[in-house]
Amino acid sequence: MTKTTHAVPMDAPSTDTPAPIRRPGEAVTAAWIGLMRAQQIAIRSAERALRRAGLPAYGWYDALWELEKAGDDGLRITEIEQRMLVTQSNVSRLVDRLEAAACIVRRPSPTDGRAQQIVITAAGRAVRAQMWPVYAEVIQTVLGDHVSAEEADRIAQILAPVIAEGRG
Amino acid sequence: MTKTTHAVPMDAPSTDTPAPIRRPGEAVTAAWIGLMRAQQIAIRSAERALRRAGLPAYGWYDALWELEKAGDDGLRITEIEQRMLVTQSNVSRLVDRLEAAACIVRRPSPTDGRAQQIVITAAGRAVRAQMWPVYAEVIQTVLGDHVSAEEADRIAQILAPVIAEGRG
DNA sequence: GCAATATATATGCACTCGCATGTATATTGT
DNA sequence: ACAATATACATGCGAGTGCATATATATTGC
Repeated sequence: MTKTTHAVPMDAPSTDTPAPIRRPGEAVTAAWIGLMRAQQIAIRSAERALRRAGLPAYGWYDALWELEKAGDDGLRITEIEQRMLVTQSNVSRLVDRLEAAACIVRRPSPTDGRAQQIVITAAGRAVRAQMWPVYAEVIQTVLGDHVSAEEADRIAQILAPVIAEGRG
Repeated sequence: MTKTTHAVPMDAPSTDTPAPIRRPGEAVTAAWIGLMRAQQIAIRSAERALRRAGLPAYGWYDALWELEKAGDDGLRITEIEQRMLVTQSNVSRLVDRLEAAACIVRRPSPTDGRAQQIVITAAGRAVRAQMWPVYAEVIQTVLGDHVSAEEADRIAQILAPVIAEGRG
């Protein structure tokens, strides 16, 4: 699983290979487009459903869920950033909004003067719980109604290494 | 944890069932998360690569490619909207930018006074051609290096009905 | 033929995003 | 101990986004 994808051997007798062009095959391109389109449909549906229900945006759910899983010490901004795949500045501002809504509290880290613990509150848990049915309905309608459990498994499996690498 | 203790039989005498709760299974939820994460990694990689190369954003590629495929009569704003899955107002403004960069021209529709034909220019084709290698490299690095051709096919196949439905 | 309605596109607004950068604290090298 | 550098987080700014709405043209019902 270690990569180093050297399609072209370094010691090839090539005189001067003009930059190895890495071109995806048709299948990969089709999968890419599918990924883009499907996710676009998915996230737009979710955002619209949440908005219509008078609930916060998708990012709130994502963050609150990570914080809920994280336990009593919460997470640092950078940890949220890694888990959500959002830029640091956006996590910073999302946390601002969550704090303004009393969904989280900021505590200074006892071990690192630069860092802080972001901890979910009861109100935060309540908001997430309120969002879930709306969110779940969208997941089922957009994705669940059109793929079998086996297909869903397959997607998750195939995409796992893509995501694992993307984090590195 | 996963059991609903009060399962309501689907075929119960339909008095007035209080909105069936549609909850996605674990596999579907995992696939959803995979979709979200993978696409996030993908699009961010693409945007960053294009920006670093001094090239326009991903949306430009998408639009220019649709217009290139469309031929001499171009596309209407609404047609681009459907193909790209972007809101009408954003297509309108994207077309503004493409026009400012001389990548497209707007022609009044000969058959519909409200509509216009958006037609790609030679400059627009050149920009798309210039973007492709950068874009292709990202597709290959992010997706192609981590999935086989069969897996890529599978993803495209599985997602096709999701997308088809999403458009409807 | 005209009012009512639908469709194609544009725009004001508020909001979020990514990037670049600023500030504070921690770590490392000498 | 102290300068240099790295890390954690915040913020100003320009740009893009969705939504609601405005404007112009088409279509439909009477």
